[in-house]
Formats: sequence, C-alpha cells, structure tokens
Amino acid sequence: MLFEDPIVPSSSPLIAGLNAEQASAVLLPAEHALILAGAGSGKTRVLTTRIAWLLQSGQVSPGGILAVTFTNKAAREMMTRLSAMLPINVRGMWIGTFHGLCNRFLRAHHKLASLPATFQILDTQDQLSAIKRLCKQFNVDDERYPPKQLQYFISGCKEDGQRPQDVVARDEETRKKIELYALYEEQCQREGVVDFGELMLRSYEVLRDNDPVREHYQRRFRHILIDEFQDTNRLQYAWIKMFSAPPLEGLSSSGNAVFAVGDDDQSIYAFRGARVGNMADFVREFQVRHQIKLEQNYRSVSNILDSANQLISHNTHRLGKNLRTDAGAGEPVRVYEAVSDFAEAQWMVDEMKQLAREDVPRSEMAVLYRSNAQSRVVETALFNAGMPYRVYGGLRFFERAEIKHALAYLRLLENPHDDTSFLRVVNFPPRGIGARSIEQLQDVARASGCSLHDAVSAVTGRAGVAIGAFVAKLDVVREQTEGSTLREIIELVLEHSGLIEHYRAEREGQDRVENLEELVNAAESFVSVEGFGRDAVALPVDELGKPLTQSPASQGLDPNLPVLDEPLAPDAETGETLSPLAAFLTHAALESGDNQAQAGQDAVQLMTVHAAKGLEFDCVFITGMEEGLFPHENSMSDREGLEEERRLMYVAITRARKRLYLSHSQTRMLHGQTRYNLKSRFFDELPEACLKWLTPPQPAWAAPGGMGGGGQWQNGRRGGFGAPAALQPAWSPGFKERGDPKGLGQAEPEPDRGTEIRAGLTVFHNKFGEGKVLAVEGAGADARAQVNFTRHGTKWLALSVAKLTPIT
DNA sequence: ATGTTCTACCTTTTT
DNA sequence: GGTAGAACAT
Repeated sequence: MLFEDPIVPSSSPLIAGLNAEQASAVLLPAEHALILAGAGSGKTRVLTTRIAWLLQSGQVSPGGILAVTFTNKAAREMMTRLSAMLPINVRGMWIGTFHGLCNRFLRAHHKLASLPATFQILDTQDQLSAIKRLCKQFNVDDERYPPKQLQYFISGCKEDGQRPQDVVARDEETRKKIELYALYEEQCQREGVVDFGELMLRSYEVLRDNDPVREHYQRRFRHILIDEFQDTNRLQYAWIKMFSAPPLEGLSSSGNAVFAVGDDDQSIYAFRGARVGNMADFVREFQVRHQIKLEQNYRSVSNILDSANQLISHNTHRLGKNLRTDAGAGEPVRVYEAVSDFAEAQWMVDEMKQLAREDVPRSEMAVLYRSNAQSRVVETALFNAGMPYRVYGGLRFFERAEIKHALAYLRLLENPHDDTSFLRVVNFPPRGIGARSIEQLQDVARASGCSLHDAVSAVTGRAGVAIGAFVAKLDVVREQTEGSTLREIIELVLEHSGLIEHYRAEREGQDRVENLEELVNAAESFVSVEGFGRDAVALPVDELGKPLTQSPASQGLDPNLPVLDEPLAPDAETGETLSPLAAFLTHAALESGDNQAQAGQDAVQLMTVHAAKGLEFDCVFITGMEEGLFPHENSMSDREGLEEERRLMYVAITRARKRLYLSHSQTRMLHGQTRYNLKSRFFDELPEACLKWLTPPQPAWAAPGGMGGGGQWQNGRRGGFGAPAALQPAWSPGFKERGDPKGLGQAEPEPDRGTEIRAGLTVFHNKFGEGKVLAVEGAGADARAQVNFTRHGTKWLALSVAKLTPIT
C-alpha cells in the first residue's frame, strides 16, 4: 500500500510519550531493522507501538502482522497492550510464541507435514520418558548413553535444524546417538506426537519444501516482528527467513520487513542453543540498513545503571551500547559479606524489615540467586521472620505428577495410540498390572508394529485380562463422553481413573487432590475466560462466522491457501478444527501453567536470575556472589561461559530500580557439605564509587537467629579496588579470631593436626599464589588440602609436600 | 505386585 | 540436603 500523506508523528497520540530513539524505531519505513534495546529502555512499548502504528496508518492489515515472542506471558502482554491502544481484532494477527505459532501452522498444514490432525505435543518430561522407553526397547546401555544426554543431543540437533541424516558422525558414539535419534523420530511419528523442537523443525521444513505455501505466507506477512532476538537459535532464525522473501529477490520487491528487537548483553540462554550471533547474521544477510539503539533507561538510578554498564564492559564482542538514565544517583549499591549462608539470609531479612518500615511493598523486594538450591536458606529465614514470600520456578501446574497423570488419561481418550500416556497410567493408580504384563504387551506390539492399545487383544492369560479391562474402561469413557463438555469429560475421567481416590488415601495426597480439582477450573477458564484459549484453539465457528477466510486474489495471495485468521487454524482443506479436549491438551503442553497460585498476597519475590529476566523491582538482593556459584563453576572455565555468567549478572543488576544489595558468604552449605568460596570476581568489575561495603557491627556468628543488627552498619571500605579478592588484606581469618576462638561457630571444619592449615584459611603457595582452603582431609603424611587458587583454580595438595603459608 | 530403604544425582531452562 | 530411581524385602 502506498502513502499519499507524509506521516506526522506528533499528530498521533501513539507516539506522544516516546523519546526520540523510540519514536524513530516505531516510525521506521517498511524495511528490515534491528533495534538494540537495552534493559529498561521500553522495548515492549516500542514493539507494540510499532504494530499499532503500522495498523493505524493503514500500512498493513491485522492479517499482515507476524509477531513472535518466546514466552506466552510476553505474547499476552503484547496483545493486551495492543488492544488497549487500538480498537482492533487482535485475533486476526499472528502474535504468539515460536512454538505456539508453529503449532498453529502445523495444525493447518498437518497433511503437508505428515502429521495426524490431532497430533499431541510432548513436553520435556514426556520427551525424556519416550527416550527412556526407546532405549529400553533397543537394549541401549544407559551407562554409556544416558537418556538425559540423548535428549540433549536430539534437541540440540533439532535446534540446529538437523535430521539424523544431516548429522556428521565423527565417532562411534555419535553414530550410535544418531541411530537412536532416527529411531526416536520413528517412534514419535508412529505415535503421532511431536516434541518442542519438532514443532519448529517440522514447520520449517514444510515452508522450505513447499514453494506455494512459503510464497503465500511471504506475501501475507508484510511485517515480521521478533522479540528477544538474541535468544533465537539457528532453527528459529532459519524459520524467520522462510517467512521473509529470499534476499535474492531484493528487499523492496519482497515487500516484507523484519523488525528484530534484542539485546546482546542480555543473552543468557546460549547453553540452550540460543545464538547471539544471529543478530550479526541478520544485519549481514538481510542487509539491514536501520539499526537503532535504545539506550535511555527508565528503570534504575545511576549507581545501579553505572554498575551494570561497567560490569558488562568487561565482555568482548559486544555490539556496543551504554545505558543512561535521568534518575539521580540514588542510593549506593550495598555489599555485604556474611560469615555463613545463614547469616547472609538473616541479614537480608533484617534489611527487608527495614525496607518494609520505609513502606516498600514486599512485592517490590526480590531475592535473586544463581541456582535454585540457594532459595532454601532464604526461605527458612523469611519463614522464621514471618515474612510472606513467593518462590518462582520449580514445578508448574501442568508439570505436576498428578496433573500429568490426569492429562495422560485425557490424551488416551483423544488418541488411544499414545504409548507414552498409555504406559504412564496403565498401572496408575495400581491395578495389578506389573512389569511382566507390560513387557508382554510391549513384545506383542513390537512384533505386530502396532500401538500398545491395539496389542491388548493379542495378549493372553491373566495379563491380557487385566490390561483388557483397563483398555475397555477407557473405551467406555470415550464413548460416554461423546458430545460432553470439557468439564464433564474431565470430571468423568477423574472419577473413573481412580486418581482422586488414590491420592485421598495417601497421607500427603491432599495437595494433589486439590490440584486435580483445580484442573477442572483450568479447563473452565480455558473455555470461557480465554474464549477457548488464545493460542490454542479457534473460536467456535459460528461465533465469528468465518473460520476460514479465503485470501483475496487481488492482494497476490494464493486463493487456495487459508488466511488462517484463527489462532488455531482449522485444517487447510477440510476446515476441520480440534475438539475442545484436544485443544485443551495442546494448551496444557504449550503453556505449562503458572507456578503457584498463591498470588494476591503482598510477598517477597524469590527467583533465579534467569527467571527474573524481563521483570523489575524497587529493591533487589543478589545473593551468593561467590566464585563457583556466580560465576558458576561449570561455566567459569572458558571465556564464553564466563561472559554468559557476566551477562547473567548484568541482567540481575538491571532488575533493580532504586536499591541494589549484593552479598556473599564465607561459608555455604551446598550438597550437604560446607564450602568455602572466594567472593565473586564480578565485585572487581563494579565501579567502586557506586558501592558501599557494609561491615557487621559485631561478630555475626554469635548465635543463629540473633545475628545482624538491623541495618546499623559501619561504612568500612575494604582493600584497593581491582586487586584479586585473595590479594586484598585477608580479613576473613582475622575476622574469625576477633571473637570466636572456635572459628566459624557450628560450621567449624575438621582441624588438621600438625599443620595449621584449616578450611577457610587464605593461604599462599609458591607456585600457585593465593587461594582459599576449601577442605582438609586425612592426617599426618596423608593429609591433603583442597585449595581454590585465585589464578589456578581448585587443586588438591598433599600437605606433606606442598608448602602452604597461611596469610593473616 | 507393591511398599520400603538405599544410593547416586545435583546450573540456568521462556517452549 | 533433598529427590528420584533402583534394589530389596514383603
């Protein structure tokens, strides 16, 4: 479409509150663009306003928009904001997660994709159990080929867009893995299920191999917008390329524009296949002419922002970006060194109480940690202090065992050949079908190449009767629920499966019963509130009146292909849509459900740094700032890993608006044993002027519960900046001697006779330099010490040989 | 076939 | 320190 009138930004209320950078991003011409959006720079706002602007100015109709996010939450937010900005039908737009949109696409083109119309989606757990089952069937040595590792291998291949035949087998082990990958694919295909990677890969292949389909979508989607572009993997990038016209055709002739928004500094999912390099590739391959940096931060005070900037400047190969803020300096970043993880948690609670007195809502206080295991101490301290808190992460609703059981029954109603689900519940609750019977059944199924369900009739003897009864019951329920509502189906399944009964009899089963009852509610709200589920299913046909509109030939679109205006497209040929049950199951697989429903109460927020991405709080505590924890020991050996850890730290810091607290502890219980960690190297990468080092007013190891003084800290600045932690005036040992002759209170390590080397000491070694003793084992000539050296990592040393000098 | 104890595992994880 | 899966006993 062409424009007669020039666009006048100020005339549009949409543009009104935007700064110059943001407005220019929103108003870019319909060409490829990369927006480098720093933390807190209004990224989501730019993205949604861009869409709103495109629509309002008539450059594109809702059907011409393809907007991709990573999380359902982000997709929801975009839709909500959009419908608030414009009185339009957001349903016509393709806004969703990569996987949600792939699902939509594959439902519509399932024949081209060689999938049954009712294919079900395996989540990560399902995938693992499918692989385990496969390995058992083919007698794979699970010592040599752990199922988890196979899962990682298969997912990795798919994320790189590789089928078994594409993978190069450099060694015997890889060859075997590839073989299993192929067998796994066969199994999934036979059972009519797809995993997350397959959703992406299969839709990519349909687009790649079907010219008319691809060209149709290329013509349809005039504007392709991608959020969190730095987190895309190879396959996702290739997928996006399919929707945009090939570069050879020339940019202007293709008529569609890719608008990618991302921040290389916030790329924290490389370990999962994300490729920051996609940003540079995009600029090169799409010949991107418009790059805009959003560097104005609207979130944090400058002490916090400067800390983030300085930290991230230690990374190499950045695209380059420096955030600025108009908010004043604010409070300094407070740093606290605790004696134990317990004391650290206690100190935080004391600080939080103080904050609460200053009228900071608890929900504006967040505790961030590197790994989930760290939440426990904090939880205990908060619990003892009677302060409400909410832990994010962990099991989500649709991942709970009891819910997965119920879903397995439901899936069997929809597709009796789903062997994964079959095995999950054939003997749960226990109904006398043991491993032997199941093996028998599997043998028959394998021999005749059919599903477990179909093999039942051929199984003889007692096993046959028991399993036959199970299958018969399922068949009866399936018949009974013909024409029933989703709610009725679920209620009937819960009743007949015996799940509720089973959990009711269990001592600890009350929560599970409640969750199962909650499943009915989840289904209800899926049907009503969500108008049948935004990303999962089409509205009932008669409600919109046009489940499948044909594209006008005048726009150059293939009239034989569907416009797919419905979130969950009906079959391209038959117009067939999913049953409410099938749609609900899809919804359950793609949207794992909220973590805990205990929302509503004003509670302190606890989560991993990963989980905090995209969120913001007035006050943020980052805990466990220690070598080995943050940066994590598994990532700190190579530069790549370390830089990702640094980006993670950057994300953590930039979550805070007004106050930031960093803490580390001299000792920490991890995996059941006490560890002695050096403080994180990241402290050395923060601007000293922004920091305020807190010192405990009195020996903090005095007694559990009575520690911490409630915020009256002295301002004790510590050794010179930039020096490695261990080279600073060693204060930990001296600290110890000040009050407690026994050292670290209850956490006193085994003393070593003969030498004075003890865990917790900072020592000097002629070759390795300074380090902290982590543990001492054995006695006399056999005595060994584990020492974490600043420059050489962790080593075990024989004390009879190595000369270790304690530094005081 | 099922309930109980014991031993190995253990970053992060939007879908 | 906590959990999940396997060996073990009933």
